[in-house]
Amino acid sequence: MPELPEVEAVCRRLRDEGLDERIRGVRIFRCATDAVAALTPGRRIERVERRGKHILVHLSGSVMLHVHLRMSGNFFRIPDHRLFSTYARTILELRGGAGLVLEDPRALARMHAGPSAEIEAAIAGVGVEPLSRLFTQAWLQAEARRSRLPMKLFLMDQSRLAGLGNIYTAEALYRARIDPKRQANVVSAAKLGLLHGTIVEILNDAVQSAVAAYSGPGQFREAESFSLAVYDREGEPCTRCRRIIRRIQQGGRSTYYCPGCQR
DNA sequence: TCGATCCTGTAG
DNA sequence: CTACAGGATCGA
Repeated sequence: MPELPEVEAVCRRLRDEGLDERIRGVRIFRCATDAVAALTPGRRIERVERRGKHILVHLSGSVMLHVHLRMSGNFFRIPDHRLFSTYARTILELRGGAGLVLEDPRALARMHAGPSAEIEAAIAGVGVEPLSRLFTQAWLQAEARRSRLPMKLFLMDQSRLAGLGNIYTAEALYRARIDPKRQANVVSAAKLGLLHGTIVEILNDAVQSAVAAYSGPGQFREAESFSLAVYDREGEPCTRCRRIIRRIQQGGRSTYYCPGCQR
């Protein structure tokens, strides 16, 4: 599921469906620390915040629930906490028999709880929000100037810019016509300026799409989902230049790009 | 900075 | 069967 847009969708839904709810009980099967069971029961959900791909649920009494969905996690409300699916890993019981469930087939997701200060400290290293005012062309250019990482890895480093993952990084570099293998410090300021715009544009579009898709079977329209131009298109012709999309490995992950127009 | 690791599911 | 999966961390 989740890069920034999908995590944002989860947070918005949580705000709609979980705010002011009190956590009555906790059932941990996997993925959560004992602290969740020890600290969260009896507390009320006061605020839901996203930092990059991290979900912070502010609870009463200065305690926070910290959730990371990793590769395949999801976190949402269910009407009956006794009717959980196979992949339910941890359940927070709410009033009226409802529940919040952390679902994850791969069980890579993580949930932890602690005093707010402790949780804050734990995620202090998370970088700049790409949809905030801190993320400017000048900032991106300055950061790039002092990094020799290939652009793909440069953008995916969560301690610098927080929230881009494998898919949207590929899409942003494609739109900005930047070779993912190119070292950050040798990419032109002009290209970086363009990249800045494409990142913001792609994330905004993807948030819209994720929110629409995630609000379930829409009563009105089927949300048109974000369409991917390069990701998972190895062997297909580029729609811009007809060259064949390639897949390479970077940092142990697949990178998709067009060797024709990304340089 | 690479590779292995955490896990399970699915596609080929 | 193998390869790979929208993530992150750890040790070599």
